[in-house]
Amino acid sequence: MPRPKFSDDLRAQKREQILDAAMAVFEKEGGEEALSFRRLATELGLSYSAPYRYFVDKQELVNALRARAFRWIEAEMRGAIVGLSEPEKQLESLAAAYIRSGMAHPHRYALMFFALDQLEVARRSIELKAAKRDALDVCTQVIAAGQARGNFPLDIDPLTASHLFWIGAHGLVSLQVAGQFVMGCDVKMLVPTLIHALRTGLEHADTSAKVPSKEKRHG
Amino acid sequence: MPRPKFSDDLRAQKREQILDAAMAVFEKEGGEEALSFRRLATELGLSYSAPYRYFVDKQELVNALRARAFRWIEAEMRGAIVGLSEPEKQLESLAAAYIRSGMAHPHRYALMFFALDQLEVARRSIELKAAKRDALDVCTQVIAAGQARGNFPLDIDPLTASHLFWIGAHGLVSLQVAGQFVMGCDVKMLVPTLIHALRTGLEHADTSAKVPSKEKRHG
DNA sequence: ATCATTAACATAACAGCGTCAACAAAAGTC
DNA sequence: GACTTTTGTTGACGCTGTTATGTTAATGAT
Repeated sequence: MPRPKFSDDLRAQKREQILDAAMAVFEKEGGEEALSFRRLATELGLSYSAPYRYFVDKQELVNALRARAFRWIEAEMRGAIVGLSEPEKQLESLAAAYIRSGMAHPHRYALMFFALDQLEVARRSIELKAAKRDALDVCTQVIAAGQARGNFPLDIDPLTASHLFWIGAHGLVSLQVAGQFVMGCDVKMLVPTLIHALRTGLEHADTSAKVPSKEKRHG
Repeated sequence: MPRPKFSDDLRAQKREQILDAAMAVFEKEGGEEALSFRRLATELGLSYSAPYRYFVDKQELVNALRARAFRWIEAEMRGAIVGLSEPEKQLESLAAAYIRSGMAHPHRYALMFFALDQLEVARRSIELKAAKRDALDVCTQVIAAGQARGNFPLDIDPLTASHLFWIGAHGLVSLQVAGQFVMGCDVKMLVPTLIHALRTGLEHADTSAKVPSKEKRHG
């Protein structure tokens, strides 16, 4: 069997290198022409078909990029809670960091969520799934710790509660990034109000269903 | 000037007809190949370039479809508040209807928001902007009426408050539609908890900024 | 050192896309 | 009927993702 040596390491290294370039291109021209496989290759000084040696698909490359973006926002959240001891403060700072980071890097944030046609393929990436869960865990752990210390009520499980925060933060960021806010809305007031509402909602968590159920829910 | 007559009416009529077919195709195969202009034309029995007589762009067609989707969800919300007199009930029913409708028609909902590369163009469509505002107004008016009756506090303006609800509902629906929820999360509990949290947050609206501002905010 | 094998890369080609220009037909006005 | 405008078809361009085929270089075995 000729030519095995360190090829696995070299391959992974080159993969990272391609991903670096891809992320750079994506952040610069971000989404306008949405990262062409061919352009990316030529930008790297390679032929247009070269990246196929490292990624079976364009989707696989995009998913790897997506996972990177999740790792990045996870790091942002982790950085926001260092030095804070109160769970309430941690939760607020974490949510604020998520929102701030997403707003500051709209293309990267959009990469994480906006992709109608690639969802089926994205669902199959375990690398992406792990990155997502790890990012959310930052919030989940803060809530669990807060419950253990008696700061938060126990009648909601931490994973569900962290989803609640994710919903709020994601809703705000994605609407803002997509430029959906209606003129006349006081956006500056939105962030603190939302965070306050979520924390208040968590602390007065009412887990008894109060929503009218005309239809069966989809889950 | 030969041939002016009712051509304007006929044009609009044909436009609607094309949009009908486009919406049908989009809902059926939804996004997988994301609505090809050529396919749509041939599906209509026309040549691949025919729709260019009625839409200057693919973007214009997609934006018209988007506006339709907003009109649809507006109707769903309006239908959810008829017969209810209490503003709190109206608000809950409205939010629940929004969430339920979005979940029941993921492709249509995705069409409303998920489109990274078309955002710039979407921003320029006044038809879409009007549809969006009208949809949000359902919520804004309920809140304003509730404030007038003394059910809701006055220290937040109705438009901002309705955005808060929109943020929560959109965050929930879009994450669910995109299949982003982490395994183990109790989705069924999420809807009533979120709605409760938002209403609680609105009623105890704390408009004084409590969020750490390491960076200047973007808006 | 030579040869075979295999990886990396380049090139060509295919089908599909959005878009526009050029052209045929039809339908209205005069 | 002649003229003009609208509607529709066809061909073409440049782009895309992807695959197949060919080329080059490096390695292991001999």
